[in-house]
Amino acid sequence: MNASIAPSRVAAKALAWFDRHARVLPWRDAPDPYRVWLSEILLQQTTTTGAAPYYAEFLRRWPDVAALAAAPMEEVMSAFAGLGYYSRARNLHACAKTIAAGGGAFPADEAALRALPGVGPYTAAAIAAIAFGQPATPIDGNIARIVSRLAGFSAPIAANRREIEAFAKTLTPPRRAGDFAQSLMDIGATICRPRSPACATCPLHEGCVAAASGDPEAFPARAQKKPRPQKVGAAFFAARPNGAFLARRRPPRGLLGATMELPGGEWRAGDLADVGAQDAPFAAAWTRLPGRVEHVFTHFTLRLALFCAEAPGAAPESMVYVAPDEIESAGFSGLMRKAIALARG
DNA sequence: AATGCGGGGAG
DNA sequence: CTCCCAGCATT
Repeated sequence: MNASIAPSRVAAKALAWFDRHARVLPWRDAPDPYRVWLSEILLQQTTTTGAAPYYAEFLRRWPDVAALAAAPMEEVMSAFAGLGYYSRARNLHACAKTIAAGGGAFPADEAALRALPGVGPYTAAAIAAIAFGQPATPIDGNIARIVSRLAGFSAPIAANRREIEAFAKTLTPPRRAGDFAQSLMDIGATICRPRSPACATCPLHEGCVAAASGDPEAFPARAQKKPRPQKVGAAFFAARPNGAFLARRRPPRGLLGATMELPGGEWRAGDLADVGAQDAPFAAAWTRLPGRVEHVFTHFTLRLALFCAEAPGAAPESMVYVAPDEIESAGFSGLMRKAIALARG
């Protein structure tokens, strides 16, 4: 631990800054545990601007945890569609049912929160601190980066998890721990950014090892990146003359779990030119569209060939018809929305 | 400790 | 193009 840093001064400075410069965010209007929990789930690996409209829509449709617990899973998936990391949606619903079954009140204890589906170390600490005023220490990407820079940890964050947590706990004030955590997240988002940090305007500049080094951006080092393989696949757009087309729900786990999709075969390595209609859901006069869909996932890039044909009058087993005005609410992923848009011209 | 898991915005 | 976002679950 670096003795040149005074932990108690960090919290005081950060809170004073927060009182003047806090970001205005929709989930900060009330310390309701349901709202705090909902916002934290939506914000996992998601920007504030990306999560905000989803938060508003969730709150409009399900004002409290009992309402969310009573909703069908399909509606929760629809409300989540487009945001990504869809295991959050299933866990959100499961957690709501757990809370509602237990009387509707969220536990205030960090360990009990941690046991809820979709609630990990960060989210449990965040809810405990923000919603219940406990002196917990949530550590998100922003806070890990700020702590690394304050203490001068140059290794990648993953290599210093223990040290970062220990240091962050020494900074956490006994009161206003929730505001303190949010102050660090705001500072991390607007000042202590991953690239080109604005140290001159940072309230924590004094005593920061990274700022004193002259190259704060080097703290912490980036993790080693991995190559992103290419995969190819086919999607089949079988439409009726009225515009309705066949779709199905993906398995509840794994990639795009429980979202809706156009039928198609397994995605595999290879060339898109070799992708044919052999995976078609039924025999038809399939026409291959000239365009293609490109989509970047975390671990691979997908190129999708699209085939169109006239659909039968009745939907085959395990498929449903989706009307054009139902596309937005049906629960399609971002990838499938792109494919559908291309197929519809 | 490593890996799988979306989508979008910024540089 | 790369990086990274108010991480979690699984192995």
